[in-house]
Amino acid sequence: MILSTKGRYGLKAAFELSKNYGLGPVPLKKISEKYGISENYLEQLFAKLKKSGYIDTVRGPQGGYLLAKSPEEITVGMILRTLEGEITTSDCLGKEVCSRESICATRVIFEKIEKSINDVIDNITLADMYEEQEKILSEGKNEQEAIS
Amino acid sequence: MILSTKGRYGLKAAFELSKNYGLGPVPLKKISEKYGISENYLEQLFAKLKKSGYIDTVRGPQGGYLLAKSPEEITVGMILRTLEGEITTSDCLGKEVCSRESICATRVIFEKIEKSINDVIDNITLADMYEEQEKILSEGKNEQEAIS
DNA sequence: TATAATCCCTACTAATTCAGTAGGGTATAA
DNA sequence: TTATACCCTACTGAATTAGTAGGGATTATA
Repeated sequence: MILSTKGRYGLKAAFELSKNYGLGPVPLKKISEKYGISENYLEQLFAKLKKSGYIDTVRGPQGGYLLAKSPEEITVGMILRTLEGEITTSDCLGKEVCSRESICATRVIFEKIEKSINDVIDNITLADMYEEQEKILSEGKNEQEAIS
Repeated sequence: MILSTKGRYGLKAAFELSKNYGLGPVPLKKISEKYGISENYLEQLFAKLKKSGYIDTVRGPQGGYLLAKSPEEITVGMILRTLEGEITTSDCLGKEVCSRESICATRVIFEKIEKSINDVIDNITLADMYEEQEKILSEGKNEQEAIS
């Protein structure tokens, strides 16, 4: 498992906000109940997303969380990096001692893995996810919700 | 950091064996000294690789570890999966409660990430790494080892 | 203006994983 | 016979994970 619940829950929750984009704030309680995620835990994740400038908050009754930018401007990568930290496979270039000749070939592998992940997460926005979902839902209808 | 030292050390070490393929066993001590990795720790990693059938051992003096298959037959994915476990981003399909409609879009993302990683690691063999390294080395020579 | 809904913030915690260490045992080449 | 090497199990300090606990501040609305 290369993603912890931080990234997994956080992305789900951010997507939930994007579905409500332009319609006012969504209270945490609603999201945490919908997914069965600890409200307090999710709160900590949202605090990070707020600090990074991806979401805003409204306090008081009728308050909640909302996206600070449009879904087109927020990528999956932004969310995941905020919550999971930089996606790296190795600290080869840093502290690890590098007996040059033989490390290089493995470093190339690690870089390829990193690049392939980043290519995915940096090129999908929350808006893309919404579109994807619309597609899934319409397909699902045609199949009469065949999947449990 | 999505790979622990298990996968990182293990791949380096396996590559070391592949460089010696056909030339007899390599003692652990040599590898652990070369990379500054704990000999005993590396031993535990090699035990797993042996169990999975990727390496063989020869006991006694002049003994050591050697690849059980040719470098062409061993992929980076085989090594990493043995040491790190299956590369997954989510247990969506398993225990996690799935409030259908909205999880699906995030699941698609997770599947894309997984696929992109697997595409990389399943399509690079130890032999490919060797080739890569030859290329790096010859380039390095042309640049008079410009990189420290 | 009282109240309830909501976000805000810090501290604590049980369980697990990480990255080893320790220290014996067994096989075998020389 | 002895030194070299693999074999195996158990232990451990530190970090991370996935929360829990609980009080505080803001504000819509009745």
